[in-house]
Amino acid sequence: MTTFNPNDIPSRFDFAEAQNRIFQMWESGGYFEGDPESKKPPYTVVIPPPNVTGALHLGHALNNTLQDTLIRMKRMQGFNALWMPGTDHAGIATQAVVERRLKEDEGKTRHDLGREALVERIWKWKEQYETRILGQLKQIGSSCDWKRTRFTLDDVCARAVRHTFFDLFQKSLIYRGKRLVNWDTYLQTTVSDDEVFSQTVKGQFWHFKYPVIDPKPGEPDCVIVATTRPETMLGDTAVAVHPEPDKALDRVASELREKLKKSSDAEKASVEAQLDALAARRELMLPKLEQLRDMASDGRKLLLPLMDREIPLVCDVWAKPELGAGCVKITPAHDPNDYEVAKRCDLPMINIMNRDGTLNVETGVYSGLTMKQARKKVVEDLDAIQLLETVEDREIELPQSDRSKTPIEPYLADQWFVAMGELSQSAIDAVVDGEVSITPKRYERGYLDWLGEKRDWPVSRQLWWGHQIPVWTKACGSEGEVQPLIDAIHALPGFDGTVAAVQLEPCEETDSKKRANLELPFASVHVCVQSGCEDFEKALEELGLTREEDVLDTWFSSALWPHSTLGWPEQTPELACFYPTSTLITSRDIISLWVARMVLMGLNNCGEVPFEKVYIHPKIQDGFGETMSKSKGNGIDPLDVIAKFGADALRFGMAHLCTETQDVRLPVQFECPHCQHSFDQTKKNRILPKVACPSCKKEFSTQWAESEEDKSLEKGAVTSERFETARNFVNKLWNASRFAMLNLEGYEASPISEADLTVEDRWMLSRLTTVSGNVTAYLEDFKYADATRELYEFAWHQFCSFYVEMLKDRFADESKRPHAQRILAYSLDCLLRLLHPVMPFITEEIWQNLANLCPQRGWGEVETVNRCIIDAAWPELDPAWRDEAIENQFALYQAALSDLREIRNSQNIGNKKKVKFSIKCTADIGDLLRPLGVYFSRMANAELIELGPSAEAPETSATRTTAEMEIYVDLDGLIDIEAEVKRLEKEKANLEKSISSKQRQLSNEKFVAAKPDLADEIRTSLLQAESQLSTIAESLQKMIAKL
RNA sequence: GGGCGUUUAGCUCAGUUGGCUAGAGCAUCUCGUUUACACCGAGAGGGUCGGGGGUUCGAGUCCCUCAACGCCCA
Repeated sequence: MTTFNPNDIPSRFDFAEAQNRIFQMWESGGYFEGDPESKKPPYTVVIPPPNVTGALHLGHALNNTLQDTLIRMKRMQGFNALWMPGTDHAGIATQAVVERRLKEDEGKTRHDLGREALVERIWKWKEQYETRILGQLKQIGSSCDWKRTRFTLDDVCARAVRHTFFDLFQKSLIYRGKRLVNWDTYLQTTVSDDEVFSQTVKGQFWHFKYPVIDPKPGEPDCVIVATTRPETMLGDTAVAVHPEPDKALDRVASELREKLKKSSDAEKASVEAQLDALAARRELMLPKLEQLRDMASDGRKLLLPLMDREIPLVCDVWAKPELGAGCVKITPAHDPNDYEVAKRCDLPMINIMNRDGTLNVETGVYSGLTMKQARKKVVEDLDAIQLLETVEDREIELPQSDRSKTPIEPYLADQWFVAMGELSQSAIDAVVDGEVSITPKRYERGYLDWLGEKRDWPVSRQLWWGHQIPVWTKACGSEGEVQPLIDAIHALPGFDGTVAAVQLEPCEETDSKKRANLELPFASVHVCVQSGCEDFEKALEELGLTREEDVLDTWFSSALWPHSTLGWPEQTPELACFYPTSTLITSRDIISLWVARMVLMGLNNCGEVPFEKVYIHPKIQDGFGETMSKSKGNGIDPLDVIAKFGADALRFGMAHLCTETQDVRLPVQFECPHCQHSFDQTKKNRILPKVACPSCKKEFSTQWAESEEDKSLEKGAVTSERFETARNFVNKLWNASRFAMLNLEGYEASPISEADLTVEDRWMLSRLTTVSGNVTAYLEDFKYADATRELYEFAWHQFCSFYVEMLKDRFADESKRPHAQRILAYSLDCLLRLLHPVMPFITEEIWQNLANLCPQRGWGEVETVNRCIIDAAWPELDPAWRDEAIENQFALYQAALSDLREIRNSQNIGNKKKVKFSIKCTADIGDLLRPLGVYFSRMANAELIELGPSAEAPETSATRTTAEMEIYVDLDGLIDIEAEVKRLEKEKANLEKSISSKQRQLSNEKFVAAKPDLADEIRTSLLQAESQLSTIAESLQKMIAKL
């Protein structure tokens, strides 16, 4: 082993070299590992598992920095800390990326490949990206227990998923039902809401007449409905009218009047015209609308043309009296709004579409036509029987599939649901009762509102990548088939309630003729099978049952994450020790999708909430206030930031911007790879494949580079200069430590008696006590920005700028040196510990270097320090060391010093020129300042000549005042009178402003009566200000005389 | 449409229960290489706290209202 020589320490921290080395040391040393057998109290955090779709972005960097900071502090505080890592299979997102790749690279669809081969491909993709993601997390410094890394689709998680599904199925909390989905008729699959985009196209609005059956005298013989999709009329099951047309019209009118008040002159005419039209319409239509409403209440029926089906006239608020004829046709199986109406009014839902988008047998003669063909024919046929009223041109919103670019059809499909009633309530109670707390508290509301709706959770997804639903189904054509089948299942070898559960789903269509027509079964028998019963599954298949093809919503497995990762349903030591976990740190967009579901699943499966605290951190936007994303080109790769600034700077920067607001802005820059010049990203240049550097004019490529030519250019990094502050801070800490180590030669550990502590030592101890207390409290409360601000201010402007500077004089004095060394080592040690959770790498590096010189530290008691800072004890200083009197004493010194420096600057006196000065103050204050007087020389190259009540201003001097002191700098032969006059005048003006404001307050009788203590304080400070003013006025007069 | 949030210096943000001349970092300007650090040191300039109204002795802070921007849910 080579001997450590502080002189070899470079003046910059080589983070690139150190990070990997240090991380490996931690990992191989087992420092990240949680021990289920430990006697220490547990502290657990589960990572929000990143999706395996791609690389991590800055939001992940923020999220994981915050978790790591917390877990590192807890580890140092003596907890048995476990940070559980892993990744999410992210069903739709991942399958979509792989499918897109397949299409682009090989021109194939998933159907060309088949289920097994596609899933295999996705696994390969997952392996590749998971490695990359975990690598990124490690680069950030994440101290996860990596040996425990889980994946939401691995065997352990799969068992938990299956167990949960089985449990819910058995409790009848899982059931199969119908739901409208977005159907892509080209790909023959459902697509999620966020994969649907709307396009405005030119279309027509057709008005049809539906005859009324047996109208009473005075009633119309038909009603008029309008639609943009005539062919859907084949599936109509009702026509709706508004239950309170007058009130509805009133509301529309009052909304228009409100709008009129607010609208500009230009808009007024149009709004007024609308109001007039509405009034006219009311006059003309209201009686008719009310009549229709009465007819509906009276149970009048209509005859659906072409289909000759009787359909009811119903009352529902979905009908808009202000539009068209005021009636709306209801097609429950093919329109989301109509679907809601059907549920409210208990209407039948008729599916008229085959999976390929053609019309099914329900539509009779139209069966087999495409939607487009059917539209033409329906319109022609209605026209032929004089039921087509009018046609108008109109722009319509057409939903399209983002994947196939073909129109989306709303389609009623079989879906599995989780019944949310009881489950939601348990999760509501957990937060209301305070078992789970959400910080910031404002996010509770969204959580509670969402759960309060208690909408059943549709969990099936028509995908191949995910947990396949463990249900085997057989459709029974007749009633007679059902019981024998159930009996046969019960008679299967190994059947009992722990292995399989049976549910019977009767067909919604009760008319046996229609069922036969539509090839619908009488009922479906569903069997849910536990994991590990492959023989039983086979037996079911032999009975003719087939396995459900759909997979589960990816959030189903995510909801189990806090306990599935710990081995549930096995009662593992890990589960016993680390569940419930302590804190969850995540971002607000998945509070309902993920957080709420974890709470209810945790309660259902384990009987305990999954975590005590939830912290919701801000979201990062770019300089334009837009969300960062790869598709916009404004996304920052954390690795680019780490490469340029180092992981510690990334982390410090992240924590530093983590305030209580919900968004933070981070302006984004390109960095030229040729000359390292940084310049702002704009909305224009961020989408270019190559960009020219404005400084060196050379071009570099971006993430958009596709052509060979562009790709051959060097790639420019995308970062943010907002990390510079943090990088500079890292450098400052490095060099302060370097200075310390350069001065620790001959260090010997031994206790210092309290009496030997100097004023500045006491000050440093007091500050350390305050700062460590504050930082601890801030981090416990998730106030990361406050914690880092406090550390930054303390380390830079107190520790470095004052304490270390003062120690320089003491190092120069052999007799004071050993004492100074011990106290410096001690305070640096303490500072490093406080910074470690946020800046783990540099603090570890300095810690180990420092250990070479002073392995034993402490000023009162001496102890040998741990080998690594990662498991060193968190500073807990005796609050008795907090000394306000000493801090005030120091403040006096700092005030005098800054006046001296200001005089030097305003008088333009070079640093090398020594000045002499005096301070006039009370004897008490003089006594306080005296011990620090010697440091004016080092800090301002100024010699204190006189201190106390008898100090006088020299003939030619600059004067400054503070509340407690008057400071005179002897400027014989140096003075710039004009500058001094200017400065004094300004000072005078400031004081006058301050005095008059104080006088105003004191002359306010109500104020003095209400706040006597505060008034006293102001009175005192007024006296001081007046005295300052007279001193300044006097000096000013003297100066003016010299002009 | 409903909910949440933001608006303070050129930029990014602090500002606790209302109280003395509203703070920081970056940027700008001036001066400076002094036994760690130019990724440094010292100092300066820069704000009618989004607009309007109210409560109060007193409002960046509390209430109402308007506006702009952002996010989530429908």
